[in-house]
Amino acid sequence: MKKLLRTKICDLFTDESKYNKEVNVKGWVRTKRGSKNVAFIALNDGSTINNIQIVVDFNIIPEKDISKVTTGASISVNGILVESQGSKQKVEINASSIIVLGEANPEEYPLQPKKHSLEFLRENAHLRFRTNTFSAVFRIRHAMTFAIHKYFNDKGYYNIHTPIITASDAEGAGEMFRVTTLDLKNLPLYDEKNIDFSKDFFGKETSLTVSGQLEAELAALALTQVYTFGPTFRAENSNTTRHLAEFWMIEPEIAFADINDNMDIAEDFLKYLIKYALDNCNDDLQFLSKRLADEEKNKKMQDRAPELIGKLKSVYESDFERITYTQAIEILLKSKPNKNKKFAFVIEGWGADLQSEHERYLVEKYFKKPVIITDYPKEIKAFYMKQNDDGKTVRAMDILFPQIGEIVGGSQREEEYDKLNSIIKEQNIPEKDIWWYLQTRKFGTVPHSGFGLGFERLMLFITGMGNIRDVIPFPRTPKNAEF
RNA sequence: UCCUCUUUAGCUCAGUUGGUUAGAGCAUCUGACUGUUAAUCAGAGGGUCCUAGGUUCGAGUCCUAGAAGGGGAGCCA
Repeated sequence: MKKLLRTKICDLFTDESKYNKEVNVKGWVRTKRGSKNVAFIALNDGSTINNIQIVVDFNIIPEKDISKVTTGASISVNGILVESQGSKQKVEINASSIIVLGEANPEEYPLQPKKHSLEFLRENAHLRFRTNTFSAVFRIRHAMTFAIHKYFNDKGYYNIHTPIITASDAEGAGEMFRVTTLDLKNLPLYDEKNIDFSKDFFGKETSLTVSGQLEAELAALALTQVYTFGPTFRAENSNTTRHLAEFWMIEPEIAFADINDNMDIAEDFLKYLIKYALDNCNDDLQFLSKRLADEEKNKKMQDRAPELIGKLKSVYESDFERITYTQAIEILLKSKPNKNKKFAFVIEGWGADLQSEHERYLVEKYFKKPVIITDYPKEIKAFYMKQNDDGKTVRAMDILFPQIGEIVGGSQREEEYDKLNSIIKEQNIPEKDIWWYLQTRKFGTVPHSGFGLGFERLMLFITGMGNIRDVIPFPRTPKNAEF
């Protein structure tokens, strides 16, 4: 076989200088169709959702030479890139030689040239990259990762790597995974019941992080604009389409910013990411949009998800509705489902926690666009949030998206030492865990704000996928750490 | 963790009131076909009916327990 530099399949469709020239492509066979004199191979290398069609003339390459070219096999092809005679593709390759790099026994290869259920592919996560749906999702995932760093870099933020192993559970964001090198079959005991963690690797009890926020605040109170983008771990026994035990979170933290600046930044950031996807992932979004529409056909009209690209555009073009918690309660109290007791949790009055059915009503029925809710009762929010002068509410903000629910949670942080200190005492947070955080309020404190964006929740929204396990390559959920 | 549904061929599913040899479509294999594109046509092979007990002359089907998975809820991002 003549040695040629490999051309990416995506370039075959766009680089006109390759037309009528000899090229080499390498990739994985999606399907092969044959008749007496000619065979067609659909080949994909992951560089684009589109396959290149390889035309095999049996007068040039005998049929028996491509008997091992089956679905899933990897091959290298030399041939002339020509205008296609078929109508479904612009160009194709007239093969002059084909080498099978890796066979895939069709009796054993799990992926068939047909539609598979997402559940089946989840159990075959090692191979699902090779499907149209998942290659599209993971190309978009990369694009979003890059866009996040680009957005912050262009705006002068610094990326901070906050620790993954932490000795503080002060954030209280959920159950934590223990990190230890102690022998679990022979634990050193402090007394009859308590384990002596001074014998452990770090000399104290440690866990995987549930949030980089507290550390990001320390950095923001010197570098002004910072963000984290890293793995986060929650040991909650959550079995939903929106929760993972291991997920990726983006947490910007901005000094000299109040709750309104915080909302402006979050809204601008989300819209930038949506626009980036629309501008840079068009082929993949088109595919996912079509896939979603096919899936939704079987559902009742009122249960159908909106068309993907139209939904992205409409959110990009809308101004997010900004209301306070108190206004949200007023709207819900007057709402039909609340009066008719259609809600599982009927809102009785101020102070109630908003359930997802309430959030969905506000976003999908009442405003029909993203909603930012601010100024929640302090009892239902975290200790570090800035207290309002009314003594009842804190400067929290949750951004609610259609279908997804809460995609962003954030707040202005309490920067006054005395107020923060007293709430820490109230909530019995140990001084030894939090002294360093408190000290930043003692020395050169400033108003500051930040928020957390769940990366996989953003991915759900952008791709229109229904289950968070399908937007991360290898999901970690209760009872599942396969691969 | 709670509620609910599901588990039958490689995949997606049907299987009547408990009854004799377990069904379809797709995939795979074989053959046919002058450029196909979810190719088409003809034929063939393919089963631990999730697991363990139980009821019964007889269980894919009924009962009990468990496991895995889906959807919803809570918790949250």
